[in-house]
Amino acid sequence: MASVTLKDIAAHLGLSITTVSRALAGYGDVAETTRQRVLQAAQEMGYVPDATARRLQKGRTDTIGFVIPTSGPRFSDPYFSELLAGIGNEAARHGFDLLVSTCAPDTPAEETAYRHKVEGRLVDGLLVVRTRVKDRRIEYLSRIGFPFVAFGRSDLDVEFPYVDEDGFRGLELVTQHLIALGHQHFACIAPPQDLMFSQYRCAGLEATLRRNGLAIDPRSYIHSDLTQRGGFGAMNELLDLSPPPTAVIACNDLMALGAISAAQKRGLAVGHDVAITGFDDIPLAEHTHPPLTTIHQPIYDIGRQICHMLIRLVRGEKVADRHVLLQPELVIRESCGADSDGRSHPPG
Amino acid sequence: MASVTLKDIAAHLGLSITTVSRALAGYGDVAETTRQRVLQAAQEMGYVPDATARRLQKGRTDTIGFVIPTSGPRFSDPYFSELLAGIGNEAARHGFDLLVSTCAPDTPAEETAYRHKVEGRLVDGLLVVRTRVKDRRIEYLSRIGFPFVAFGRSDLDVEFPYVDEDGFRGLELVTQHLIALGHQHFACIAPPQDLMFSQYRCAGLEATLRRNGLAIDPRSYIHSDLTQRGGFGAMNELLDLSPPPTAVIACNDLMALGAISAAQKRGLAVGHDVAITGFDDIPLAEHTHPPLTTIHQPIYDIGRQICHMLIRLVRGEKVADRHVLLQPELVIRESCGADSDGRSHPPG
DNA sequence: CTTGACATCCAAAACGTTTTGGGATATAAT
DNA sequence: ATTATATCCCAAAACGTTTTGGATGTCAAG
Repeated sequence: MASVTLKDIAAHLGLSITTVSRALAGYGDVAETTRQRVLQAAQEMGYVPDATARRLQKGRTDTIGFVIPTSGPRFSDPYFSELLAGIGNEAARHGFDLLVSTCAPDTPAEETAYRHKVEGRLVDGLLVVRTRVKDRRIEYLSRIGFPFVAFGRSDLDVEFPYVDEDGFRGLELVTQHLIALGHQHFACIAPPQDLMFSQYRCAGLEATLRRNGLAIDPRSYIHSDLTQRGGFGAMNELLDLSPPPTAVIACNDLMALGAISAAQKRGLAVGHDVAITGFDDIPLAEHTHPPLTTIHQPIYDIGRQICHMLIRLVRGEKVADRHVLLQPELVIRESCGADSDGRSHPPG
Repeated sequence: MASVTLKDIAAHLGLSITTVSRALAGYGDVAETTRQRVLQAAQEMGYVPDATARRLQKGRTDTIGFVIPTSGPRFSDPYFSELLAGIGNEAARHGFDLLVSTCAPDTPAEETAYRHKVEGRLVDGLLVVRTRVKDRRIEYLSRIGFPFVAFGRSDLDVEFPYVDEDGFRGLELVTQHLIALGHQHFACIAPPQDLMFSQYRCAGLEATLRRNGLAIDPRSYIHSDLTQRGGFGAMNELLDLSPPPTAVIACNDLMALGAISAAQKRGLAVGHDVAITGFDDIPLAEHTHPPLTTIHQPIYDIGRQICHMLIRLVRGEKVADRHVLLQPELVIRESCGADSDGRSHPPG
């Protein structure tokens, strides 16, 4: 239980702590023979440096922080597990540790989580995901000059490194596709308005409709909460409208799945009676019935990328591309009414 | 950027570091007036103790570690995000930090992740989830006497604290239910055999069939990988059999969803032509079409519970219940062929 | 025999905290 | 006037590492 320290090795070898330390660190000012002796002793005695002591001395933690915005106790989003996998693997690859918190977004608890990590000097940098309008996390971190990288852009007038997907373009693609399939009555199941990506996606939808001389009925524009349950509820509202929309654009896959479920519960054939699309392309999207037409978002890679950017940032390395905007890719499956081979089933 | 230390406060107030430290810690041997002065100065100067220094001195990290087994790069499991939320919230509630890694199970990388946390003295205790047959993590941790709590039991001859759901009983429930609905031809989409819960669930299934004079065709017993894709593939194999099974018991929800998808792709009406059940009751299960009959597992609470147990353990507090076995609850929806109100649609 | 130059080593400070073991002063009891 | 007793404070050690700034010894060149 009691761990082996440099002192133990030094005593055992009749050397000073300094020499042992420098031998292990590979400095040139220690004789090759002693270096070998030290290495062997360290090996045999099972020496592993104490991370805490090293941190205190070096003034850095080799740790990055990640606060996951979890809405509600029954929080469950395949999106975040994939993002976390990307972040975690990339961090490990660079010898960094990952300190994680889970908090409801925009709450005192969340602010506490950030301040705790920053002020307690627990991490060298932070990852901020799912950026919000007037995001207080970004305001805070950039005000105090703490290193961070965001997944998502901001409306604040501050410069910071980020990765984001071009949500505007994404909704252009999906909307244009549905228009090409002959739809005229659109509905949108939108994310909470305080999320930045909500802005972009909604703008992309509206711009595309406008460009085609179409408009969306305000009653067909429902802001929901990104969950399947939310999508389910929103879809029910939409189907109560008369006439109901023929094309429902959900701004993430989970809500799209909920919407599909609601439509089917009413006996509608999704892809036939009504078109439904998502956004994210979570692994589930491929295996729903019908498979979901959506915008692919390389979540795992985004996780890796923001993590790598942050690590370069805290290491003081040059970050070539501080603003990465990923180009979206439309994945046409069947929920929109076109088979994968492109044949269309326009609305009744 | 340069943080305020005890030394700064001491200098500013003309006191010793000791007194400042003890004033803040609330010791009785510092005068009330000076205590107030110290408190105020600390407040004004924005003092926050350095966690690293404190850790070094105190010899504990107030951090627990959690290595998430992520299979494959495109890892995505709603189950783990919910578990993580439970763990994270509970840890925060007790003032503990959470150090997370992501690793493919049973790999050198995973072993490294565990050793790194233990030997680098980065955490006070570890959470082990998804226990395996002859689990090397459990063997390692109990051999060196490192505090940990597991989600899942073990076949090793060691005693350790755990929480687990009674998977045997769970599969008894679901199997009995399907038998009651009149099914005779069963299939099982089982988890990888090296997972402990696989053992229990499969045993529950087999015991129940045997008790009812039924048996499962070995060809209808497919071990898959817990993913939707895996369930999809397995279901296709099953449907190629002649005669195909009328009841397919998937050992987790994700595989059940894949199975449903495969059945529907062949034009089968799930709940009518074939019954499919899951295990876990992830939030998605409620909103599939048809809604999934499954065994409820309170993942979020399990996360909280193992986290709380571990914290009591590392604090040296008495852990009342070192072995918690949760009783499963059958959630009857429609994928098994009975409506939620219990009326049955036996197989054609 | 000196003088550098080089190779090898180490004592001590530093990182910021907590804890130990008193020291100093004032008040109360003898 | 001494001794006990609180009360308040602090210097120094400790946690385990890295780094600074020499110290020591050897050897070749002058």
